[in-house]
Amino acid sequence: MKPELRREQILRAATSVFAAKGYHRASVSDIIAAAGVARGTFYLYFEGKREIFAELVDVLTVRLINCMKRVDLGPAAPPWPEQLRMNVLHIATILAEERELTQMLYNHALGLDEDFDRKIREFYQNLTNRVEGAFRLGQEMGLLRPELHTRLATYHVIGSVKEVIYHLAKGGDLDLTVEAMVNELLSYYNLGLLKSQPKPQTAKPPRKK
Amino acid sequence: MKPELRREQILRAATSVFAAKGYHRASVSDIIAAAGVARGTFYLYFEGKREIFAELVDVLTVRLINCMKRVDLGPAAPPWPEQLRMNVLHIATILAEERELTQMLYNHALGLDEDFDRKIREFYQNLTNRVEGAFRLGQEMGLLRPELHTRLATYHVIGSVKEVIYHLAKGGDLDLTVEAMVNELLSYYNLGLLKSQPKPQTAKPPRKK
Amino acid sequence: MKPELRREQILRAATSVFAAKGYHRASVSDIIAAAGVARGTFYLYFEGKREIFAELVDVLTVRLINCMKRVDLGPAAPPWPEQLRMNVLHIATILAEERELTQMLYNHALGLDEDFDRKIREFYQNLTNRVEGAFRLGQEMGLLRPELHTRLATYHVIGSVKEVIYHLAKGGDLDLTVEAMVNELLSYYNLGLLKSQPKPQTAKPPRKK
Amino acid sequence: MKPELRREQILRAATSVFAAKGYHRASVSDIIAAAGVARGTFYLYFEGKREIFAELVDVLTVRLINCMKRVDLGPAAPPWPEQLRMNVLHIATILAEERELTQMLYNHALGLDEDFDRKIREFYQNLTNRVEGAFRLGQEMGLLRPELHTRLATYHVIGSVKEVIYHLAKGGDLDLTVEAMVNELLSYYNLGLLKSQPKPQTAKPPRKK
DNA sequence: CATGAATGAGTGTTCATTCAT
DNA sequence: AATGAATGAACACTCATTCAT
Repeated sequence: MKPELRREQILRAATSVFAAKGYHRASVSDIIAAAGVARGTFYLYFEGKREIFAELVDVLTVRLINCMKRVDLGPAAPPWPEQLRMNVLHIATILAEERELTQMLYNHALGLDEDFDRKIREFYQNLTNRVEGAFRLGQEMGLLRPELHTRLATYHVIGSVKEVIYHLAKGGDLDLTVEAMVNELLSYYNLGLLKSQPKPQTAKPPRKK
Repeated sequence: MKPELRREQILRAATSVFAAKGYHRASVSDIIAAAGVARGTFYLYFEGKREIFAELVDVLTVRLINCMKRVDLGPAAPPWPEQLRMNVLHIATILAEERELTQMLYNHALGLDEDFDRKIREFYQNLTNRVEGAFRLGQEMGLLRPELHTRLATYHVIGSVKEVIYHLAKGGDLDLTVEAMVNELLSYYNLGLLKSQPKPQTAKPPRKK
Repeated sequence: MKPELRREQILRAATSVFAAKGYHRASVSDIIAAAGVARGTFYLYFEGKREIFAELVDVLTVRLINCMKRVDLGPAAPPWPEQLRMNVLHIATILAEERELTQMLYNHALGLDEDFDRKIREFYQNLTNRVEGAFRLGQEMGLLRPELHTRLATYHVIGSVKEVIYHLAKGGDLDLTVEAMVNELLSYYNLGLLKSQPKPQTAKPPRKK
Repeated sequence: MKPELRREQILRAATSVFAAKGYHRASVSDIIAAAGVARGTFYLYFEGKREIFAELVDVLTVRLINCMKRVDLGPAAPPWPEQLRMNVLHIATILAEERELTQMLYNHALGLDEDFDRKIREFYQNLTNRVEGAFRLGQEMGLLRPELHTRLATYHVIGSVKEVIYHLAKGGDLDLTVEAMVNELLSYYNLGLLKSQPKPQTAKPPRKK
């Protein structure tokens, strides 16, 4: 069999095993059983359990990082809020597509290895910095409340998206399309949850029109 | 040494070992080394590694559940938003006090045991139901936007609080008192992040009146 | 190395370790040292210490049960006493061949596990029932003394055979072939030990007179 | 409490624990729980688990050895067969009285310790020698068949008594008094099990013909 | 005399990884 | 490339024994 296919096959098997049992409870035996290959074959394509897990996480991470566009202030660029919305939408779309990888990440990404933990933290650091940067920009542009504690707001938004995505990936009780979900979520960020008292013109009433 | 003290000592050692290394990488050897007791002593006070971890989680869980008051609509009760704020404040205060336990929970609570995972999930289920109940109530009372997807809003708030608390517990980059943080966070839920355009009179400057 | 051979090798090592030290004092370390394999290898072939011991016992038990023929009364069958003799001879031959297994069984089979004890007891129950059945038959056929307490006589014979076989397996002080031993033993069952004096008709009064 | 009483109390507790669970599965914790004394107290009266077990075995052994009278050929002595019968009766009576100790001995006496095993073996050696001595004597006196293999006959009788006593001690399916049992058993040794037909002079050929 | 908290050597078992075929 | 038998360090846990109080 073609090497790349074999790799792919093992990778797929590993994904579902990790998603189902979590990193620690998953064993190499589980993975090779799921992939239908011999023990030795596994080590022919991957350095070990940690490494195949890391690769899966990396693949997802890279896809996420690539889809996040830096906010562009050029004259031809779409408006700032729309750029933010697109970013959230892209992230959510990817995570919703890769349900197994996402579950894997959420449930068991931490605690396997100091190196590994660091990598995860770096990803979040990166994410946090980008979002906070966008928020500072928004403040400067007069779009966001100036008294906002941008770091806190950043964690607020990241946590909110993480949790919602998690439940979406887990499947079950959220009967929404990804797009609808993102729109609704953004309305929370924009308007809050309170009943809209006669609210001004620009506030982006997400979908209703 | 008095049994309770010894228990306490081991419990404390376990807490920091679990917080530092996570459940799986922590070994009983680590815990007894940290506590400075012999192997057998550990098993004199606890049934095993899983059990001492469960006890730590339970202690925290019970404290959290106890501090969450059901929303009370009686005439003498404080207003609904204030009740919500107090709940969030209590939770945040406890978690901020128990930094190590909180880190432990955030980082490594899932994936050790099917029974155990279930317990954690039940805790969140419980929490989700309470919050969503409160939100439905808020909608009926005309305080929340009627088109709100209450389940999504629930995850939004829970995720947001979780993330913020996590960073608070981790220590580091949030230079706020717990109270200030809660107030600011609630302002996001209430008003959103956008700059308040000439906003109406009632927009709920949360409790102040 | 071929799996079956390795299995065989470990099984043999376990047999002599168990025979020499008994189940409880034998450790898995002893067995792997005797077999010259690594710890993990042992668990590759056997579920654990209890299981390998059970397998050894089972092998012997099955061989014994298979060699015991039900007494057959058909017209073409050999006479009843000859059938009994053959059964005892077969059992004794097997046990004498499997000296180590036999020692293992005699010395240390009880007390390891409730399940296990039950299995051993069931084997003896089975044996007891078969022998007693044969004795009842013998009584009906008028070959055995009618006043015989068949259950007691059964224990008498089983105990006698067990003890003799044990010493045969232990090696040492019985300078007889298995066949000679069985013949002599049967003469005890048949005629007793006393010098045949003109025998009285009613059996009972061994010492009186 | 009086030291001897305390000793007695622990000894009694140990007896029933050992009888119920066997030497290996019985723990010092079981014994002290049954005796209602503290851990340290146990070690005040006994050197350890092995030693208390050894003491119980010793007590029984001494009683047994004391009750076995050497066969006496003096003119005033009772006849040889009666002396044998009395010995068997005494042994059986003691073992039947001390049911728990007897069960303990039967089930788990071997395999704990090389020293210990040796002691048990010595007891049986002693017993074997005495019985064989009596049998040789019987042969010389013309009471026993001269062609008897005395060693084999000895094991035959010892095994038979052991097994029968074991079932008597275990309780359950032997509905006989000790005395009746001994009489019946001796009739087997004397006369065999066969229906007394006009017995031939030469004893041997049970199956031939 | 009595206590029971403390000990730690020893056990059975797991599983990621290696390597001869 | 592929196999799977073999490895052994690491682990959670037990329990007979000790000794300060």
